[in-house]
Amino acid sequence: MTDSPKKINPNVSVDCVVFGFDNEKLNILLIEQKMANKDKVQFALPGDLIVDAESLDDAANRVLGEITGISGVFLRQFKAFGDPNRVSDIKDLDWLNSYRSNPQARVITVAYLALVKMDDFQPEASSFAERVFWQELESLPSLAFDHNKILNEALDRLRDDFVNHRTGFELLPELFTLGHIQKLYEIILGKELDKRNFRKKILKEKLVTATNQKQTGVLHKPAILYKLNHAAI
Amino acid sequence: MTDSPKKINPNVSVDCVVFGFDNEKLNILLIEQKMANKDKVQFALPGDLIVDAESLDDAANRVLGEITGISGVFLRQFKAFGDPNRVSDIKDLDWLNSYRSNPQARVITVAYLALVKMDDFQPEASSFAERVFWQELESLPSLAFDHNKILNEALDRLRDDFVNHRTGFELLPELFTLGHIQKLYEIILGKELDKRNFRKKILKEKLVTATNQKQTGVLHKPAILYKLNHAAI
DNA sequence: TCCCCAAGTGTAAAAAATACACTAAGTTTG
DNA sequence: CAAACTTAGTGTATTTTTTACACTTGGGGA
Repeated sequence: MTDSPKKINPNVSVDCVVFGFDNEKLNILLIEQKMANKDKVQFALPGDLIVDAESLDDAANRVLGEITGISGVFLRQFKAFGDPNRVSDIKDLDWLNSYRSNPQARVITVAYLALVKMDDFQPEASSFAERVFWQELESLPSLAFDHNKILNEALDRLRDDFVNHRTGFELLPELFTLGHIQKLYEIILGKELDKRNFRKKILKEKLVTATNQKQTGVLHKPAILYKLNHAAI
Repeated sequence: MTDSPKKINPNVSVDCVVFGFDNEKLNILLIEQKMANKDKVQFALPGDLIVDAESLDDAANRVLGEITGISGVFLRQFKAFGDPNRVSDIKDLDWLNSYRSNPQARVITVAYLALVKMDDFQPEASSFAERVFWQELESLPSLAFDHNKILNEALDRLRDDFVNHRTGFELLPELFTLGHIQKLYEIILGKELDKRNFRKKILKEKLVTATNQKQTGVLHKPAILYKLNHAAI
């Protein structure tokens, strides 16, 4: 047992799949950590065991904050993973060693999903993470445990939500152009969209309103800036 | 501790929301069980703690079988529930008593969803269930723990799947009429559908094929019987 | 033979999705 | 200051999908 102030639940963890958008590419928040008994390192999703007296949602937010310094993100639960041959998902080495006494044990993990603007969050490694960093989704390394699987399921879910226009605007700055939204959709969905058709659809949904301001500092025709219609959400 | 042959994981349970279709109404599989320290009874979803060395999916199938005698059902995970003020979801009284020593503890439950033909499954109470029965969804009693909440989320998910035609046909007999499918959809979605439009849509999806057989024994014009197009699924 | 009952069928209108190409308004460069 | 560059912004025609709607058909039962 550790000297953690709270009673740790040794059977349940949360893992956070945090997608970051930088107006160009889709990135994923990873941690680098030392492997048990070796000085090799591995990459993983940020995640850890939950403690009693916190909800799963709270646990996800706490763990993400503790490991990566990122807080205030809207994390949504999307699936629990619990295969018995799941490699134990415990990252704290003390825990891991004490836990070895029961090789049968495995950890059920509840996976959470978020999508954030990368600029808003500067990850800072702490806890058992040696390093926390944004990794381009296109050049993803092999991850520890079953984290590649978890990530793929998260991506499926994210795309499904985008198709149904259930998410996405929270990634935009306060004022944004229709081109920004379109780029966001194109990157998440991984395909190009027709500009005119896209605009028709977005405007019909009335989730955004034009302001009377224009873009400045761009080397082309400045676009009209829009804002979110919070009432409509 | 009990003398259970397997090592029980005291922190994680599965709960099964089994919807039953009887060609008329939507029912839900419930258990009646004695409450701790009282001789009052309560109603609940079938569910129990998982044991090590089984996957979550396996646990759901095992637990459902042990408590209700129902097996061979396609159970799909839909969400984990884990509020700390969730009333502990342990139904075995021995366990519950030993567990009382740690009032902080709560059980995370992973909820599963299934939809079956009621006729195919005759529930038989065993384990800690006093009684297992099908209850019409329209006249649902108050359930133990947070099971009403779990059930409502399951129903939302079920409807969502039906709207996207991702499920449903498994409830039909080997040969069925288009009217049967329509009734199924109407009951799940809770609203009437236009017969001609419904047929157009179902037939266009090519998930069913007409046979050259007709209904018999009905007191009206016999309908053409269709069969599932397994290749297309 | 008549009645009852669900089966079965088509069409028109509206709405949504798709394909497609030019002009506009700024900035930079020469 | 003119030309070049870059993304913004716009409309229409076509196809596909969705919706609304009412009568005839073929069995069984009385």
